[in-house]
Amino acid sequence: MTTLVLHFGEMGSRWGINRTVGQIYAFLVFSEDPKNADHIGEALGFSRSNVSMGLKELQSWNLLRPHHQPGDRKEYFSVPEDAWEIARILVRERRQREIDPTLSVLRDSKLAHGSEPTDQYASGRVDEMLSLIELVVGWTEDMQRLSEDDLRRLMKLGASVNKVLEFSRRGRAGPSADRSTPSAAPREQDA
Amino acid sequence: MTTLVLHFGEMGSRWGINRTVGQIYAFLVFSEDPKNADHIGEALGFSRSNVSMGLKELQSWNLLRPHHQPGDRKEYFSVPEDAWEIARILVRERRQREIDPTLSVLRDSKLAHGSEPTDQYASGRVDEMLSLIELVVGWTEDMQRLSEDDLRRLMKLGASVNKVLEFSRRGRAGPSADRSTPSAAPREQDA
DNA sequence: CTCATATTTCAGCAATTACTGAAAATACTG
DNA sequence: CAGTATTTTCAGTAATTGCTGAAATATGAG
Repeated sequence: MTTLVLHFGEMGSRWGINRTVGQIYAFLVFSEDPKNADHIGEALGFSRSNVSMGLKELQSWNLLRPHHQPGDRKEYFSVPEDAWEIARILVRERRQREIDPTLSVLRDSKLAHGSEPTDQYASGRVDEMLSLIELVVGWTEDMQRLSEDDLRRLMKLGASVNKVLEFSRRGRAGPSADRSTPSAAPREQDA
Repeated sequence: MTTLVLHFGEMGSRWGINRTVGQIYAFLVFSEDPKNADHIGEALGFSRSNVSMGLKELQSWNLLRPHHQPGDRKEYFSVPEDAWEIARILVRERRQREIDPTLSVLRDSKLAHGSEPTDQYASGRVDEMLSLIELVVGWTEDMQRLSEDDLRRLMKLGASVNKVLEFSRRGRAGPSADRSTPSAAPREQDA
């Protein structure tokens, strides 16, 4: 398990979060019961203040569940019971931090036309990115609304969902209905 | 457009890549024709060597298309014509760098049982994460195989795809077929 | 093959980010 | 509300990461 914790520390630094924060979270994920800051600091060899900052960071991501044991004034933390819930939170939070600001900038840049001599090509690219990102964001929001079970089912189907949709697409205009798409045999099980 | 380039620089640093690299890429995305290292350095105010390192990084992500103009020995770069193609590459590369190593560690940690006194709880968590990640990875691989058009259609459907699937699910065992899922009216258009 | 032109590497410096211990603030208990 | 346990903040320092110019290496035209 030490290996796991160290690994998530390293991975953490490939994301926006730092090694410390990654390790703290991994430690909590693999711990059955809630831990307080001292537990964490001792287990991982960090100073008390470092743990405090790490926990603060994780709280700002909504990734922690705080607990208060009666008769003990320390604060204890655990993580959501369910990995799917954690994944959901990560998707939501990362979207807010990494996508939403970009959306604003792209939208603003459309409005700002009129100031600059409106570079034709660049503004086409902006439109293209904007519509791609909006589509993806809308889709993730839809997915966030599904139950864990439905989500799992959908993913298991994988590309073969597209096959099902061929059906629902009948009646849609035109000759392209059965086009080049290499559409999708159900993929072989891997687990 | 300067604003856009600067913004992608900032965003870059929220991803694994640094500000310089983000700016270089944005500059290329919004440039109609291929640029050489001098163009880039001059436009963004970076040293020649900094540009060289940035381009190297981007090449390691397979995000660039090199060009050789006849009679000019400089190397020119552009980006894939299509934003969907760029997105595809990003998904693939990020998976390789950020997910695959974690998969190995998780798998190894299952094998390593026998050494440590096999923490019951932690090993349950490992299994849970492993199956979630494998499911997601398999699904992205499936999606990578779809044509851009199919992908776009699928996303537009959003959660209402689930409704279609209710249909295909008929015949599946049991009483849970119509359960709690708040399934999905087609979401309102946002573009 | 030679020479001129491009690109890459790298050691040293700059800037940023992470971590610590001590002090301040907060919160709980009696 | 006094006293103590706990958490947070923060200035200073350590560590990491980013950037540069100069030197080394590579490439291509003639």
